[in-house]
Amino acid sequence: MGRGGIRKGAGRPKGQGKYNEPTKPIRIPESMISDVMKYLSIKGYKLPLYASTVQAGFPSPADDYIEQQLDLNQHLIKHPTATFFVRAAGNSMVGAGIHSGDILIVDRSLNPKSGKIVIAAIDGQLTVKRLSKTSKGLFLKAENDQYQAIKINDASDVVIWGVVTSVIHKV
Amino acid sequence: MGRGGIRKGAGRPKGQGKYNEPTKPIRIPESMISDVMKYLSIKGYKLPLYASTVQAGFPSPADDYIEQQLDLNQHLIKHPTATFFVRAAGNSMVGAGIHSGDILIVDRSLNPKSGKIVIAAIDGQLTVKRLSKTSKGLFLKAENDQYQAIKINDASDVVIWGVVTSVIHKV
DNA sequence: CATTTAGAATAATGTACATTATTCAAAAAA
DNA sequence: TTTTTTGAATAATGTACATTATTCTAAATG
Repeated sequence: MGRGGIRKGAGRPKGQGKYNEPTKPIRIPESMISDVMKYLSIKGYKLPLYASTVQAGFPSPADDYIEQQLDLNQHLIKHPTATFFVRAAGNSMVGAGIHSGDILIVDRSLNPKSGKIVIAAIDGQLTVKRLSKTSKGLFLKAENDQYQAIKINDASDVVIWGVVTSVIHKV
Repeated sequence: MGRGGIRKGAGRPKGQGKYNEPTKPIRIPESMISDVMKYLSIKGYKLPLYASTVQAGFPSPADDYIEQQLDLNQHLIKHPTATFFVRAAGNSMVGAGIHSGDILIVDRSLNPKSGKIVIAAIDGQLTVKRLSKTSKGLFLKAENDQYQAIKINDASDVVIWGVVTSVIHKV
């Protein structure tokens, strides 16, 4: 027989699902399913950024000192469709913190203003230089005295590819 | 009346969906839906990495010169659950390409071997130094002559937080 | 009275199905 | 014959629903 009757408070308790919040089914292309699962499992690659100057003693990184949660892609790439990477070669820009082998993040949608570090194709050769506009004209300057500044004029075959926003240096 | 009858080849043609491949509904926590959508729209943040030394003239980045497709998170972070970021302060490690204000990527799961750059808490103060094991003992050395090496012994209150794998420098 | 048990209640989750979008071609109209 | 129309065919997509998981308590049991 039924042992029924109303019983308040029964039922599976809320908030014990995998994500501890409501979910919705979203269609994902099959080739991306595993990537998306991974992305979800680490909560969108949002990792803690700690403040550098910390006072107390530390057994382990404590949540109290988290400055913010950071996703490298979102933090470093503002215009995904206009961004690409280039590997730097040579030491002409060490003064700007760019070493040989570093990966440069380049945004093609940014305006190459004077003072910005840009990727330029000079006669078909890619280089990274600082753009400098003076009364004498527009120049591409290395951050290293051993290199000569290159003057840009209509005759010179120079194409600015984009503006360098960050440098990734492996140690 | 019906104008019916069998007609082969009719129907919406395959491969004109948003992703041009079959999809499956996957449950996504509501707070992550927009993130996942964005992630999908740019195909998982995989952006082109170009070779630095290019020969031909370039009207625009050409596919022929793509070295590989890169996702910064996947490229820089091998152990997401063990990785965190710290902002560097001071100039004791400029020799290693670490400038004040840079974001350091730190992997706690890597073994802090001699020669590696590590994040250490010395008496509760976070610092970045190179670990050096010599016949005289274990040291934390700055990459800058103005700073004194710190000897690690049992008495000293030093905790190694993790190994620095990469440096992100904004220009 | 103490213990066990069979639904009742509700959250979490995966997938079947209904809906929408699009193209094709037979039949109707011109 | 040429053009137009309308239902057939099929892909794409969103969501309702069925299923599963979990906890609670009234009733049954001893």
